[in-house]
Amino acid sequence: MKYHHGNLKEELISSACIVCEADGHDRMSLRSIAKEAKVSQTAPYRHFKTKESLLAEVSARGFMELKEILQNANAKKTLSTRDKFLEMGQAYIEFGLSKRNTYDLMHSSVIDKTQFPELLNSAVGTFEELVSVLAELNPGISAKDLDIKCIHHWALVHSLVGLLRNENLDASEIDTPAGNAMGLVRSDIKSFLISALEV
Amino acid sequence: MKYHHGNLKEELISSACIVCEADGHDRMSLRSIAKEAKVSQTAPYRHFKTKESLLAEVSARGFMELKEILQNANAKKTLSTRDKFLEMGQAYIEFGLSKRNTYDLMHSSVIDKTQFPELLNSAVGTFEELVSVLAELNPGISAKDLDIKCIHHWALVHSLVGLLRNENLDASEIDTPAGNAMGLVRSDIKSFLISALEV
DNA sequence: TAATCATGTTAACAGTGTCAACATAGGATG
DNA sequence: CATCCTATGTTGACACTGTTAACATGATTA
Repeated sequence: MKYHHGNLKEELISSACIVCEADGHDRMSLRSIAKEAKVSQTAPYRHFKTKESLLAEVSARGFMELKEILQNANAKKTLSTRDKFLEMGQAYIEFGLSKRNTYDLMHSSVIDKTQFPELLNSAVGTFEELVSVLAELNPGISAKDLDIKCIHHWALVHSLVGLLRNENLDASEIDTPAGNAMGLVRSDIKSFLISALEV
Repeated sequence: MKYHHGNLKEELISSACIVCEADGHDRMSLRSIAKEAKVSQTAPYRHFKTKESLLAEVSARGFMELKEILQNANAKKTLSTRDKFLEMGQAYIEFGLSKRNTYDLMHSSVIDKTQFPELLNSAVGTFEELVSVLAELNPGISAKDLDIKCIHHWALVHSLVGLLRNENLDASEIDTPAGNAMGLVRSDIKSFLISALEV
């Protein structure tokens, strides 16, 4: 059931994912995506109203992948709830570090999430993976406190990703509190997470 | 002691600050900055090697301004240390909300902080304003725990800025945990901060 | 078969960052 | 004062960008 190309839309999205992670969302061009998909420069416009909407798709894929990763961590039945939670934290951070450019796009201001409901749903869905494990971890917690906890923990791992990626701080010669913090975080993410959750 | 223009470099920076906050860092052009400074399109290249380096300057200014704001909050002598700390948290969040585009630039990946030591210093300096109040708030705390606390609290306010700005969530019709959290955060930032610090 | 419409290409537009070539003004040097 | 040098500014151009309009094509449908 092939048309001219078949399923160019899908191919464009996955090409865009590749180019994004390779070049960074601010340095990637629609043309390079089209070239990656071996198609003319304006072909994407038959499937996406604008470059931003294609990027929104890439971002949504990122959230879906991240959600899956978190689900996998949460599904390790041999682990205690608390250990599953820690596992999720590590998995989140690892995603942020390894899929660096995609992660940037997902949290970038170039995409107005308001205009892309599908993207919004993906993002919220990912967040709620965290909600569920925290609810399990804190039985009987009030809705309000659960909300606070969610924001709190997400904030922590999200910011850790940002800090850990700053190459400016991974040179241990910088002897500042920030630099010290970096060292101990980098040395063992898991133990840091545990410490952070207990302070 | 005027040259052709006098101090074009300074004027370009402040023009860039204006344009950045007006248009957003991803939508602003070197040409528009030059026009704002009433100078030719390539004049900036006599003072900045690249557009990125001018943006780095804008970002550094942002960190300096934020640091000053935090210092002011920390300098309110009538307040207890804890209240000063809360004041700083609020001030930080207000900065992130009011200087939205500048804040975005400051945390954007388009500028490689590695390459701009001055920017790096500004950012670290801002962070250490938080360090100092937390040290005062927790006398006798170990260096490690202080580091953790710093990351923790900065992570919280930083993420709160991000969440609060997402217009996708300030429509209270979204009945999700994230949406609920948003509502209670928005209703009173200060009380939320207090709650968050105690959970 | 004929017509339609989704899908693709080509050509062009204005706008971008950046560089090279040129212009000028102010200070240094004779 | 005349001359040169250098810092600063302008003009023109280049390759590249997102986007649109005009055209081409091929699968589906009547």
